[in-house]
Amino acid sequence: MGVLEVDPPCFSATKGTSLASDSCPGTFSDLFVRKPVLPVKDDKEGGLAPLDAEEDLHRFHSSSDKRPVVPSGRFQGLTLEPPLLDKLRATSEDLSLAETEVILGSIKENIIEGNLKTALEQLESLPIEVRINSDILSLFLKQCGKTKSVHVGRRIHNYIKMQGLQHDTFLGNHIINMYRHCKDTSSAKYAFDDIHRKNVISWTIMISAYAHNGQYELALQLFNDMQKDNVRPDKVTVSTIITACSNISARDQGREIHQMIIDGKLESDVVVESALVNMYVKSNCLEEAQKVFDSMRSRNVVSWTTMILAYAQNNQEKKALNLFEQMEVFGVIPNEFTLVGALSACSRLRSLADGLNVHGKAVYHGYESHIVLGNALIHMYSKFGHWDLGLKVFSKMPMKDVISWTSMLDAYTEEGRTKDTLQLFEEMNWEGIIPDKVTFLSILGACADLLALEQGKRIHASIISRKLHTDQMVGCALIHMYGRCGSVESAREVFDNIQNHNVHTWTSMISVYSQHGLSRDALILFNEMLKEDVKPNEITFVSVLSACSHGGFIAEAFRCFNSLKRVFDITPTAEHYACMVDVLGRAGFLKEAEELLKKMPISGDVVIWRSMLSACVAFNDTQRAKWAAEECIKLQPGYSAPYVMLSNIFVAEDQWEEVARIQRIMDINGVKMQLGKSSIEIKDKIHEFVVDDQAHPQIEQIHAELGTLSKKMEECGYVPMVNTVLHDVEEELKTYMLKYHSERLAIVFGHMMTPSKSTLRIVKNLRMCFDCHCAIKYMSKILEREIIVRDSYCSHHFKDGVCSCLDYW
DNA sequence: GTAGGGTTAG
Repeated sequence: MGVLEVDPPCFSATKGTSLASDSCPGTFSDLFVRKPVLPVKDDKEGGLAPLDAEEDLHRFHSSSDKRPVVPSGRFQGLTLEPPLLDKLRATSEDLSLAETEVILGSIKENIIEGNLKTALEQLESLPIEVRINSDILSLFLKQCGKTKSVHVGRRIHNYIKMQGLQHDTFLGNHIINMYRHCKDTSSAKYAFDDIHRKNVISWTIMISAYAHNGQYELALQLFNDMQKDNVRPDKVTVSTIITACSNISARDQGREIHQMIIDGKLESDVVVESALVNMYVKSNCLEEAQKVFDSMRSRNVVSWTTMILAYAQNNQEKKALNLFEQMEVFGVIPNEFTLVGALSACSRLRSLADGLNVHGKAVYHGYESHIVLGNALIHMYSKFGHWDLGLKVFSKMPMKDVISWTSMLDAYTEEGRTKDTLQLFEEMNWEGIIPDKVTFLSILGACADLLALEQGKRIHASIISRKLHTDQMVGCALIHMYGRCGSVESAREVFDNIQNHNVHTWTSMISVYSQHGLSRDALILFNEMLKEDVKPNEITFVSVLSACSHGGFIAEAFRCFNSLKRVFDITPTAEHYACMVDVLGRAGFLKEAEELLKKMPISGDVVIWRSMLSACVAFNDTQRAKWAAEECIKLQPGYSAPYVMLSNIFVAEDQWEEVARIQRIMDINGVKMQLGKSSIEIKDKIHEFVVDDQAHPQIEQIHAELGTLSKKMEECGYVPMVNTVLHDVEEELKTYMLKYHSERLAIVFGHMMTPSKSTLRIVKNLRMCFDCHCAIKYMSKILEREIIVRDSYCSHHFKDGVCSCLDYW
């Protein structure tokens, strides 16, 4: 029985060609048909089952048996079915040379066309004695790597072992490379160890396999072993190892390699030098990166791009854009990565003109449909507040990935179009795009803004199913969402389920307690955090001080405030000072608040004056209120709230001329009163109401219901506070105007549509008026419901006629 | 004969 050597066939078999005239159906002719001639069972049944257990893997790779290796019996899925291939399994003598050539031709054709499973069936059907040309095997392995078909690849590896060819350098290199592409470094290493005479390529592929799989330390180890083995790295090895250093910011090792290049011990070229530039960038050594870049004899588009991205991502956006221009002067054509880098610089620089220019270049160079570039464009336009331009890019993208969708979701959320965010998220699900961690952060933010608790809960379930609920960032987003939706208990449950807390998770939960007036809980948690030795940050203190102010813990507030710098080395910000003004103001110490305000090193910040104004309004200190309101207006002329508060004071004093004067100032400053809007989520749908809404399909019923309710309220003692209406009109009209405020419409609608006694959750875009605050207290009592209204200032929990804010409105 | 470098959201 001689071994049959076969060269690659010079012809290829066509579909259904029958070579032997006496061949019966179901023998040779079946092999030429490019579909599996044998039943290929799927993974579950064991046909191409993965070898996942390390033990199996070891057994598989350490076997030197020339017969088929059948680990755990899983390869038995491909049993040859008699009588179909009995002839093939017999001996090679039964096959004529011509017949074998035809089979090999067919195998090659199937490999090229991507019919890998069929090609594998054919290969394995050949008698073991048939020697296969290494060209076919290497091509086969290459295709497996390209298509990440590790199961087929493993069987070719097995086949090669059966042939005893696993020690061959050329085939061995191909095997490692196949495993490298399939991200199976353990198998790659077994194949690497099998090679008797490893060359520089064997070592380089193995190093690259580790580097591409995040096993950088192993890559570095192998690089050392290679040199000990007296194999001289070439420039490909060098660039690969430098990239490995970049990825772990291994500056010292990178620098050592750099020195070896300078000393002429290692090869270099433009690729190596670009990798060096990148290594210094990733190690935060921008100056050294620039030095290498400047010293380069020749630079290509990659070298330029690396440097542009370095500046774009390190707060030197102008330098990045200058370099971008310079590169074009040097005649280097930007590629899609360069343009992404330039766009990133424009986004951070907030320069729309530059952004439009880069966008134009992207179109000019034909990169418009590039997915990453599109994503960068959507992001950039959303940063400029041009969500519509982002949407245009998004709609035109021929291919979108999860990042494209997430960027568009963010663009909507950033613009306050949160209803669109939820709608788009639904579309995304319809398209079968799997959301990632960042998508969840974005969508939870939208649920939080919209008070969409039901949708938030569903997303929470989806997060749990993807095992992301213990992640700290996702955890914070969930805590925030539940907190904003008024579900403090759920927020706490999420917090308790996070195993490893950091300052952000602690702060999120403290902030939820604080926002809901649960000051004691906030302070207890803050103390627990300190006991756990977690250092609070600026935001933690804003929440803690705010809790102190809500709870009236003046001494505690001062103790915390004084510890800021002394104990925690945090310089108090305007937010902290505003909290302190609030602490004093809420307790009615207006004079002291004023003194503190005049004394503090930061006084020109509007947040501090807003706190002062709220306190003055709450305690009817009209003189101070006028003073604080005017300061607020001076500092932020475009913000409407202080004008309204000031007007309210004058309305109460019946000074209509003053009210008109303020209106004139508003006109001059171009301040528009925002239309009051409230929304409520009913069965996954967000219903939005504007003041005196006429558009809602059930508005008549709502009006009727509201009429009945208003009567009951008045019977219980509610008197509309007509002096909060900023219009000089008849009292009856004022009463009417108050009655149809959007939050009241939303509450009545919620009452009509939900089971009795369930909690109603309303979100309002502006600060609720004082009369509504009073009216909703009555509503909560009459309707026997807890009503949560989150306005632009805080969350109010109305229950049994009382509000959690204790009327510090 | 086989191998290598730059990438967006947060």
